[in-house]
Amino acid sequence: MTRVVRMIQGRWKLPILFRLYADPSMRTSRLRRDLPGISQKMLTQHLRELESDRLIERIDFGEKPPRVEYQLSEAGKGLLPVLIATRNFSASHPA
Amino acid sequence: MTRVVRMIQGRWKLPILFRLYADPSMRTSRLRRDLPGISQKMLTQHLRELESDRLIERIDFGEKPPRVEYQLSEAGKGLLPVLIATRNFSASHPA
DNA sequence: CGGCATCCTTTCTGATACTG
DNA sequence: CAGTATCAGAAAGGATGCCG
Repeated sequence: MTRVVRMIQGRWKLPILFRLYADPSMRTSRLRRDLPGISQKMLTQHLRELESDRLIERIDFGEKPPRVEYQLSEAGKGLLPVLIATRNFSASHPA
Repeated sequence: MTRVVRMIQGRWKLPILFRLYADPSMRTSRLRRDLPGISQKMLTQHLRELESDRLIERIDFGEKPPRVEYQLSEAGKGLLPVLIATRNFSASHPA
């Protein structure tokens, strides 16, 4: 359990996963636009960590200019119930 | 959503909630014993934060020596689906 | 027993500049 | 566009000592 906690720990981990849950495949720039306030650094860093935790997959189209997309891996999709439960809780929870 | 993310952010937040989910009411000392590695400081600090976020309730029995118990609040119980989903994911996820 | 205060270290995050 | 590198500040966490 501690392991899962660590995997989703980080200011933007869940928000990123949420975006990839709402949109199956997202380009880096779009991901960034959809996460107001995130810095270039944290976006990349978190994406790298999520990737090495096998929760997301990075697809490099090898184009020029660069085009890279991210999506939930099969393992990552196992988190959907967590994401959904979190969203539900959030929705039923006025500040 | 950001708000919920912040509420469960912290090395021991989810582990604490998990313990209170497994055992409806827990004494401080027991909570501490059940969370190997947690420091006195972080336990208290996280409990305070969870309390001010209304996820748990603190019951002071006003005894001497002190006896204090913590439990999930009604609002906190709304997190059960999240906890359960997290546990399931964790269980289905070998390192 | 449960908790507070302090100090210190580690980790995290953001800003900025630069690259292919 | 996507990413790396570096630096500095902020925040998180741990150790210790003390109290009612």
